[in-house]
Amino acid sequence: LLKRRDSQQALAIFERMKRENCEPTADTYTMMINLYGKGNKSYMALELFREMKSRKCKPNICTYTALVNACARDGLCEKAEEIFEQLQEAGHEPDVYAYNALMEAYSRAGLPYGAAEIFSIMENMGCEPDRASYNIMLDAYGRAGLYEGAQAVFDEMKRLGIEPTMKSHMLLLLAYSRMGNVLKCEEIVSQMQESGLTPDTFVLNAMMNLYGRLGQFEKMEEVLTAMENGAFKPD
RNA sequence: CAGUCAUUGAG
Repeated sequence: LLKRRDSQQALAIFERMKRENCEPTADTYTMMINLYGKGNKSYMALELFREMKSRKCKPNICTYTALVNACARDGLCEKAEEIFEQLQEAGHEPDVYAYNALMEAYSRAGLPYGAAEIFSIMENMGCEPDRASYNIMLDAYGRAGLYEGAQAVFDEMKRLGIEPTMKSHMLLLLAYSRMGNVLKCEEIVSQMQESGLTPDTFVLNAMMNLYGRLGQFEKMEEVLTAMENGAFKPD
């Protein structure tokens, strides 16, 4: 019933549930918080959380994670930490999702070292970082302009036998593009192809923006036509 | 697959 991916619908149903004195369940709240979080309405998410507690509805670990994430998107790093603590006080062992969400908060706040710290805490807790963890670290370094750090994370992934995902490549690409290092960017794109990944519109858009910023309009046209051709014919 | 990761977007 609530599996709608549609925020408008979800909201309407949610309101109706309350009107009809039907207590929303923890799962319902989690979904709603998640919804607000993704829609950059961290504020509403936090408010919902308060409402939830005042109704004596017990938040579970997913609820907290969703909330941390909501804060992360808004760069409310301190709020995120606060919630993370609440999570622990509630007797939950933070899992990889929770850590990742928290790292995301630091990353967005422009604190790559904070993120790195969490990364190592996570390892010390015997919690295996997953692909998302690495991607977030990549992003954290990339945003801060620490391309060396980003590159290190990327290499580390490969060393561990984790195939970098499309996102990983994108993030690394962006790290270099912020430095205006076009050559490196082009290199990465070809590396991607060698790994058997097809540059998608995400990548092409990123390249377009890069060239645009640098005023390399000829390159832009090349990319454009590549896009139009549906590109990458095997031969 | 209840919760975590990617590009751009003039207030």
